[in-house]
Amino acid sequence: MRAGLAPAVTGARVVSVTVLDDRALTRHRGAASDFESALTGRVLTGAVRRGKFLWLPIETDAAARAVVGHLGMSGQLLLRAPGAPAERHERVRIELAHPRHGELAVVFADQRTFGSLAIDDLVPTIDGAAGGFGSDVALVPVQAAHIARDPLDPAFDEALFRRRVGASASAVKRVLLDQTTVSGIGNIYADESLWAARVHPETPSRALATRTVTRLLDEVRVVLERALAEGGTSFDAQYVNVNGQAGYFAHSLRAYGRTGQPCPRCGTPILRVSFTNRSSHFCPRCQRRRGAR
DNA sequence: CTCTGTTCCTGGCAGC
DNA sequence: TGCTGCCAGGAACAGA
Repeated sequence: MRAGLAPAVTGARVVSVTVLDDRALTRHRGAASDFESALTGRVLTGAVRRGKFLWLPIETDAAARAVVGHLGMSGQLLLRAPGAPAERHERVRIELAHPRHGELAVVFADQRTFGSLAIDDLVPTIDGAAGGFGSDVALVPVQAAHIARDPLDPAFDEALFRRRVGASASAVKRVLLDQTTVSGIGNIYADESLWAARVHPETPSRALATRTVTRLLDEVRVVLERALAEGGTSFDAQYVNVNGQAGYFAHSLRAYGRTGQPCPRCGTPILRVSFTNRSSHFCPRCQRRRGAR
């Protein structure tokens, strides 16, 4: 989605902003009118991502700011022609004028309203490296500053990741889902990475051998790279790119959502168990539970 | 301090 | 056919 937005928004001026549902601004400090006025007339300078946060920096002569978005479960950022009919679950529309591409609309649509947009200040990154993918600027929105980099980021702090994994008594899957330790991993990619690394999701994190942590991190990277290459994981119309097209990674899932179906490695039926109000899917034979618990 | 459970929301679906 | 209830998920937050 970031890659799709970048060429369309970079250098574009905001012509108008329409907030149709205030719940789309739950991350925004201030009223919808403030969101609209902070953006209208400004030029956007790119599209940047860290983990599951996405932001569009705003060209200003004052303090650095950006439109920050988190898609939650069902959020979408779609590129549409100006004046295009309202999308189902449309919450915010930003009309843009691009010097080369002409006029277009960025539409934020979100069925379950876990996602939201905000205007946020940009602050320097702690490590001095670029804030995220899509920019060389060492700035990050306040809202995303506490989030770790994702493991594909060249500045990902692998030593910190290893320390956190080695220190925690929690289930390793919970550590993978903790965005302050490593970002970009949700329930689906956690299950897929654990299956690929042959690690039981409830293994106490600190009980993992060093070589197992290495293998797990390697597999996380393989899963994320492949998911990005295939445009994400689409189960339904909610998971789409900026043109509303579905990603293909759902066809590559080995464990997630495959309850009762044979493990692609050994044929044992995949198990589904309840885990922190979610579900874990894993192979009971390939992913043996290790360590005291 | 670390860790865990709850909460927000909507639409698709199973079951009656 | 139409109703009810369950489920999916990310992250902030409260509380242990």
